[in-house]
Amino acid sequence: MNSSHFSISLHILTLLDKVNGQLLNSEYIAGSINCNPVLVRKELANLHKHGFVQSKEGKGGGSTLAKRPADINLGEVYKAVKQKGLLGESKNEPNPDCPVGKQITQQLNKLYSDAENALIKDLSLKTLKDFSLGFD
Amino acid sequence: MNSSHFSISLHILTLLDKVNGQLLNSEYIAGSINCNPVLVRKELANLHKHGFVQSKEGKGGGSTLAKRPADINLGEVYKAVKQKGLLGESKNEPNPDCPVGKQITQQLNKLYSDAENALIKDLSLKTLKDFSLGFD
DNA sequence: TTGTTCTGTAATAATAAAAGTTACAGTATG
DNA sequence: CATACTGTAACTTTTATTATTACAGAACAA
Repeated sequence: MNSSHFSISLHILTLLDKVNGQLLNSEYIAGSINCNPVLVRKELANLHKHGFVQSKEGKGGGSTLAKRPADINLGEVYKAVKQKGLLGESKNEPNPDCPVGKQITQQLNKLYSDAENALIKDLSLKTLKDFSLGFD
Repeated sequence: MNSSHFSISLHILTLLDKVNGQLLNSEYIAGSINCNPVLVRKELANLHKHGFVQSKEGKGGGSTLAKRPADINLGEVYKAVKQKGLLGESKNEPNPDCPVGKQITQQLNKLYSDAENALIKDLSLKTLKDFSLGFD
């Protein structure tokens, strides 16, 4: 993941929470986010794959939450949405002839994975319901 | 910050630790990282600004640590290196006419800042010395 | 059963961000 | 004064992200 995926997913989930089971279509959602509907549909496809939303195709179709907001944990959402590591994960290949270069990638990955777990643990303390209640 | 800044900075700091006070020039460092020397110099400029390294200009010049490795905390390095928020911080402007769009940026920033603090707290448990000792 | 309005997905184009490159003034050294 | 660095800026190339277009297939409603 990077920047926007998590933001967009949370925006979508919040909207779906707020309308209480009503189906929202991708164009409406995109209007709230101010982005392209296809981007929303891709994000919805991922949320669907991970069981957070349900979609209905065809006329009058749209998406709705597949779980109760109190059962949607933000740490889980993060993990579902994440595509690459938060830190690092570059295609850079350090010099294998240098003792530091040879091991740095592995060492950094370990460090990053610990740090990211701390972040996920923090996110896991909150549910969509909590997040959504923060809005007026 | 994003992806590489932290990785490059840590790579630099680790190299400087390993050579024990010896001056390393940007070309040598770039050779270990396998990137452009100018990129290294930019990263060094930032590390210098935050007091982690010292540089010497001119012939025979280069950089060295400005503190003992045990006094360089990875959480501090992270904060020094970070340029943008870890999550979010996009230029996207949600629809202000939508109740969710109107407040989402603020709500997300709050969430992200909490999560990032958890990550920093985790990184702060480690020093450059600890990190460096992880190498053979 | 046909027109309409959606989803889902792929292919492509436009835009933005990151990294690399070149260039050069200024500084230390011998 | 020649050499080898740093520090920085300007510019180019590459890569990643976002937007756009397009269309098959699903659901619905007349």
